[in-house]
Amino acid sequence: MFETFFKALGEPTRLRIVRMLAEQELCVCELEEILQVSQPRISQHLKILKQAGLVSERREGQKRMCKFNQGYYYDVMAKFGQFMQIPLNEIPEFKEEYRRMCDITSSCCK
Amino acid sequence: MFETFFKALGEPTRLRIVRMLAEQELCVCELEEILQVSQPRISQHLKILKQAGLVSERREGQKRMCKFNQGYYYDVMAKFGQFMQIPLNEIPEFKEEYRRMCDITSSCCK
DNA sequence: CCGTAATATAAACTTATCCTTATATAAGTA
DNA sequence: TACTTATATAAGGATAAGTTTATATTACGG
Repeated sequence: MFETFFKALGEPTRLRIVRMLAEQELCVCELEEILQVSQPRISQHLKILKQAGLVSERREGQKRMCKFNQGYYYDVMAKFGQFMQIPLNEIPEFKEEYRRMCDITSSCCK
Repeated sequence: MFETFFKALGEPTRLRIVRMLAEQELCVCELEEILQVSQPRISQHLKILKQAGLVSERREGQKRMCKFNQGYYYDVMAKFGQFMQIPLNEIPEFKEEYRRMCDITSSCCK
């Protein structure tokens, strides 16, 4: 989840798209015009941003109005803050890593 | 800057390294052991994390103790929050995009 | 229904990323 | 000085990501 999220943000064109959409709703052809980027390129990056949950869209005639999901963005950022702050042993996915960390002194670089 | 930062976090192994280092300082061979990942792989990912400013290291004999740069991390996160919140026309890098956005109604999908 | 505007998708190419294997460096230790 | 431990780096290959060009879809306007 964090991976997809950060990967989506870790690309300059997508970051620009997101920042534009944070300003206001825009359709693909507007993004194309504003960012001076080809239409398929915009579409493909939007797909990734949608999969990451950062952007959603709404049909308006032939256009698709794209919107920055601010709520979701805040949510993930907050969750990541938590993830980085809480003690390791409270993160289920790090159970094994925690265990190995605890008996590390015996096995490596003594 | 944000790009490098997020790109560094958008990879599972690096995210695990960062999370481990957020818990405590560790050397390469400890990370290797804890994460069950080969030594060169750890080294290479650490290089990227260092370039992103997320990790720094200190020599201790033959070991290099790696440390999570919490301060820098908070800093970038805060700056990114700002970047996403402030009006577009206050971001110098988006000067052109702002201008194009303003006269968009005339040029595209009328 | 035909044409056009807005967008999506597919194929092909290029480049970047990640991983492995092998080797190099650098600091302790015998 | 030779050996070992800890780490870095380089080269190779495999896969993924980003871009372009071309084509498909979908909705509206005549």
